[in-house]
This record gives sequence, C-alpha cells and structure tokens, in this order.
Amino acid sequence: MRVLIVEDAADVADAIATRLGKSGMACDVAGSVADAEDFLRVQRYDAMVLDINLPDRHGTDLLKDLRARGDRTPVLMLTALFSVDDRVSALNLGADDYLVKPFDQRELDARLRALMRRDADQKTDALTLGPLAFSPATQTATLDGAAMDLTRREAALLGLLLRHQGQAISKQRLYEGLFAFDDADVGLNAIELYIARLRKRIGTSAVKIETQRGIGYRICLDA
Amino acid sequence: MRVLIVEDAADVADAIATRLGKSGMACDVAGSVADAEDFLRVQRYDAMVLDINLPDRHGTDLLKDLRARGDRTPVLMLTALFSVDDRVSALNLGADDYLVKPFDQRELDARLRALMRRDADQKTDALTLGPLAFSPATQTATLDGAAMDLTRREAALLGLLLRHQGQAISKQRLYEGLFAFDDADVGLNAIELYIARLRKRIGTSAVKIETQRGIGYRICLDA
DNA sequence: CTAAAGCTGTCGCGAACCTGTCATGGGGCG
DNA sequence: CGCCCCATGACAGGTTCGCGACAGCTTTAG
Repeated sequence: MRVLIVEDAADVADAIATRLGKSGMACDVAGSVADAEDFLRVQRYDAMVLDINLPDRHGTDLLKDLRARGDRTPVLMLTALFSVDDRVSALNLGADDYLVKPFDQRELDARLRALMRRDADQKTDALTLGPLAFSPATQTATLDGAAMDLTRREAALLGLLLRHQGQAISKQRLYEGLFAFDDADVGLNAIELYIARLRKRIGTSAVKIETQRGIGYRICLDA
Repeated sequence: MRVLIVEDAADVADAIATRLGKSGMACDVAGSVADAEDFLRVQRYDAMVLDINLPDRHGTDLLKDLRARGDRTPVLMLTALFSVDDRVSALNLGADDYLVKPFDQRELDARLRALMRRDADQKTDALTLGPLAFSPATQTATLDGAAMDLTRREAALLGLLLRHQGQAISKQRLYEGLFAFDDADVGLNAIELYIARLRKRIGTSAVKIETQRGIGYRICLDA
C-alpha cells in the first residue's frame, strides 16, 4: 500500500505521513505539483492525498492531467475551501473523496483506507461467463469472440453483474455502483433502462440477465 | 430502506427527502428532537440524517440518547460548524459520518448509502443446512448448488427459519419478522401461506419444514 | 464554430408478477 | 365426533418491471 502525499505545508505533510506510516502504508511526500509528477513518473501508487493549494499549480490541475491520461488511482482531496461548488467540481474532476481542513488524522486514515478497499474490489481481472468476457481494466467486453461496444454505463453495469455472477444484486447496489458521487441526480429506474439496453446487446446468446422481482438482477447462463 | 431526516429547515428537509426518495429510500421528516423521538418510538430506521441545530434541543443530545439505549442505527450528522473539535466530538458520540453545510445532495446520498451498506455487510454470514445455503446479504438461496429463485417474502421467511434451524419458531415470531412495520394489517395465516410456498420450492430434497402444532415451525434435515 | 451523432436519463403505460384474503378441505387431539 | 389448527388452490389488487418515445447534454465531425 503505497501512498503519495502532495502537500506543501511540511508539518501537515509530516503528520499525515507518520500517521499513515503507523497504520502500515508507505508514504512519499511531494511539496509541489512538479515534485509530484516526478514521483509519479517512477512509481505507481495505490492512492493519493492531494492538497488543492500548492506553490506552483493547483492540485486540481494535477488531478485533471492524471485522469486525462487514464490514471484511475484513488485520490482524496484536501481543501481549506468548503463551498458546494468547490467540492462538487473536485468530485467531477475525478476525485474520489475530499476532506476539509483542518481535519482529524484518524478520519483521513479511515477514508483513505475505504478508498483503497473500494479500488481493490474493482481490480479483478478478466471476468468471464460462458461466451462472454469482460475486462475491467479497459472496460471492454467480447461476446462469442466479437467485441460488443458498450457505452460507459453499460460497461460498468455489466462489470458489476459479472462480479457477482450467479447471485442476484439488488437494484440499490447497482445504483450505487453506477452513480457514485460524480453523477447527477438520477432516478432509480435508470437501472431498469440499462438492464434493458444490456439485454438488447446480449441478444440471443447463452448468457442472460434474470430479474428477481423485489430483489434484484442476476446474470447467468441460459437454462 | 427507511431513513429518518431530522432537520428544522423545511426546504432543506424537503430537498433531501425528494432526492433520497428518487434513489429508492422511504423518508420521514422530523422538525425537532421531540418529533424525531415520536417517530423513533413507532418505527425502525435503517439510517438517520441528523442536523445539529434544532429548535428544541441539540441534535447531539438525541444521538447521545440513542446510543445510550443501545441503538446502533447509522447516523449521519449535518452541521454548519467545521472545527476539528466539533467533528471529532460528533464522531465520538457515535455518529458514523458527518457533512458540513452547505452540501451537495448527491454526496449526502452517496455517504448515506455507504453507511447503510457497511451496516448490512455485518450480517453477512451465509446460513446453511445440508444442501441448502442462504445469503442474507443478497437474500438469495441455493439448493443443491442451483439457485432457487425466491420472492422477497419467501427469502425473508427462509432466512428466519434458518437462523433458528433445529428449533421451532412460533408463528407470531415469524409474523413479526416478516411484516415488521412496513405492513400494517396482514392476516396471521399469511405465514401459513408462505410456509406452503416455501415447501413447494424446496420440493423433495434432504431439507424439510416441519409443523409443530400450536407451537410453530421448524426447518431441519429430512429424517 | 456549427452541426450531427450518440450517450443519458425521464416519463408513462401496459404487462408480468408478487401478495395477501378467502374459502375449502385435511388431520391431530380431546 | 367435533373442534381447532393447518394446508393449499384460486383470485383481486397492488407493486415492480420492461421498454418505446423523447429531450438535454457531450462528443465528434465538418
């Protein structure tokens, strides 16, 4: 578990580093965006703690770059601001969580841990079910060898279903997986919609998505 | 998923209620601590959103009482304050998370959902009896390896029976478990009905549900 | 910069299915 | 034999889903 801390106030950075170190994470500290980029060039991290106000550039810039080049490392933003807009924009840029300064060390610890756990859950490789294969890394799927091109949401949904193949997942759970943080005000029945769309894509093949009324959905091989 | 919102500003409360309603949670709104207590007397909630500043008493008082009497319902605090002390003290009193006002609806939604999930994950140990396995988390069951698709009520009933496998449970007890609060006037013999339906699903296998006249029902391996 | 294409999510109606009541029949137990 | 409790089939109502049609937004192309 390696964490990159990007924070210019040395005392704060130190405090974080020792705290996280104590609970078993390896920390590197960068005092500026430029610094951070150097670290990132040579090392992969399991998570980042990112301050917004940095001497050279905005922390959000770094985040933006990261996401632009497809890096999905979990990022927890640190900010002295607390307006809704600031927070939302941070989340929209791809932050996974944020904390308003000043904050409690324990809390940062807990939140960071939650992020890494969530990330780890996602990282299973190549899910398959009969003629269907899905790669979480690239969010692409093939059916009977042919690539099926899914939209972002469809892919996410398929991933969730496949991760629990055989057992049913509640609509609630699917909703959480699809519309966490970064997405707008969405109705629950959007799930039904995407289920319908996925079914259409799957068409008539050995795989099928079953409905379990009042309980959820389940993907499995056709009986 | 039933949520109690304790917040005196009607507009805020409304906004929260509609948002959460959209994503499938049933909300009750209380405008004061006294109100909230009334609700709590008659209804069990899966989570609470609790403002700190309320007309009659402090939200933290309510929280303290709740915990004092052993209620572990997940609570998300709402606060206009943001000093470390305030937050830490809220968490120490037994809040599970907090959000600083003003906040974004989506975020509250996500956080609340995370809380409820954490809560649900705790009771996740699969119940088994011979060839029968039941997962409380997903409310699904398998018999001889094959998924048996149960309706919501059937699943709930099976869960109750399995939790007391070997011993008999009274019809009363089952009734309370199945129709906790959400459904007011249901006949007692609805239980008999669902027992019958479950038996049909189980069919002829090593498991069976025995009737104990005047006492209740018992699930066990076939003699 | 504008236009077109595509992805997203909402609405709403009809259909499928779950639920609980009723009523009828079966069995234990006194 | 009669009472009471339980079993189970059939039915009405209500809820949950499915999906076609549409509108807003984003991305791509021109």
